[in-house]
Amino acid sequence: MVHDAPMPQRPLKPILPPSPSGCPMDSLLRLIMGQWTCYILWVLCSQGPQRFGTLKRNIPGLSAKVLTERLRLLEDARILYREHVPSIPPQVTYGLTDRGKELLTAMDELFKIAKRWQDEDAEESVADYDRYNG
Amino acid sequence: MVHDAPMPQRPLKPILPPSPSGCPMDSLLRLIMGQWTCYILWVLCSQGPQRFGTLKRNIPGLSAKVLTERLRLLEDARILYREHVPSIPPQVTYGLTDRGKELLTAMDELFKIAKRWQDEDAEESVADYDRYNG
DNA sequence: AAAACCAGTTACTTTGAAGTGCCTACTTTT
DNA sequence: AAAAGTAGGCACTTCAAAGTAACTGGTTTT
Repeated sequence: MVHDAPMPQRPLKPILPPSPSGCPMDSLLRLIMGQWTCYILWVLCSQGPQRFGTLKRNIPGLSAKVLTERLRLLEDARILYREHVPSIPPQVTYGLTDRGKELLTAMDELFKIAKRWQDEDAEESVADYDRYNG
Repeated sequence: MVHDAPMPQRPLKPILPPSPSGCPMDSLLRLIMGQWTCYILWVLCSQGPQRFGTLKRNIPGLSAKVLTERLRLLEDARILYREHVPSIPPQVTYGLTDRGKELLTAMDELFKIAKRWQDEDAEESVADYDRYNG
């Protein structure tokens, strides 16, 4: 077993539960597809592990309810770890596991593509504008 | 202009419309996130360009309504092209553009990861079972 | 004394996406 | 004569996901 995260303090659900279609890609997409999910991963990747409240403040508009849901799902999938110190007040830190880092690496390729397309489309819009306005 | 697809026969909407957050990744994810979308792309990638009816038959459970929606979105994003021959009966063929092929290449990395994780998790389940049953 | 912080949970409401069924207009097949 | 195929369009319903608000309990701050 690879120790890239502290031992979980709650029983984790089955990992990447198989989708109706049985396709592993489908399972993964169902997971990262959820609203806010990619943003959460992005913040944890670029700003490092952080506590619940910090994470919530870093993502304006995200409610505690949805944040909790997402964190649970990602923890179940072993993409995030959860480190809970039962002090008063309690202290809970979330961070990317090795899997999480690997996932972000693969998603970075998608990000590069998305950015390049956006730039290309912006140029095309300018060309359209110039063509229209002589 | 790169000619990897026939001229569109209907006005296309703005390409990858900017998301509320303005993040290009968010725009791309909103697009490929929709149910069935990845499956449609996968079928067009592995089986080549095909007509509406064929595509629908190749994806059991997918309704014409949703298929049409997806195809329109993907066409707007220049990921698919649409070739319409106004014969009787009409003949409409869909296929991946260069962008579509590029996207599928990047998504293949995600697919490999998803598959490997699923295999790893299956092994872990077996290990759990053996540990429990001695 | 009251408010804020911590990490959530619970109940209720809203809304947007997906599903379902029926329609087109013309041709070919049975 | 009737059914099926072609590529969808349109209206209606349903349901799960997201949003909203209130609450926890002990501690620190104002």
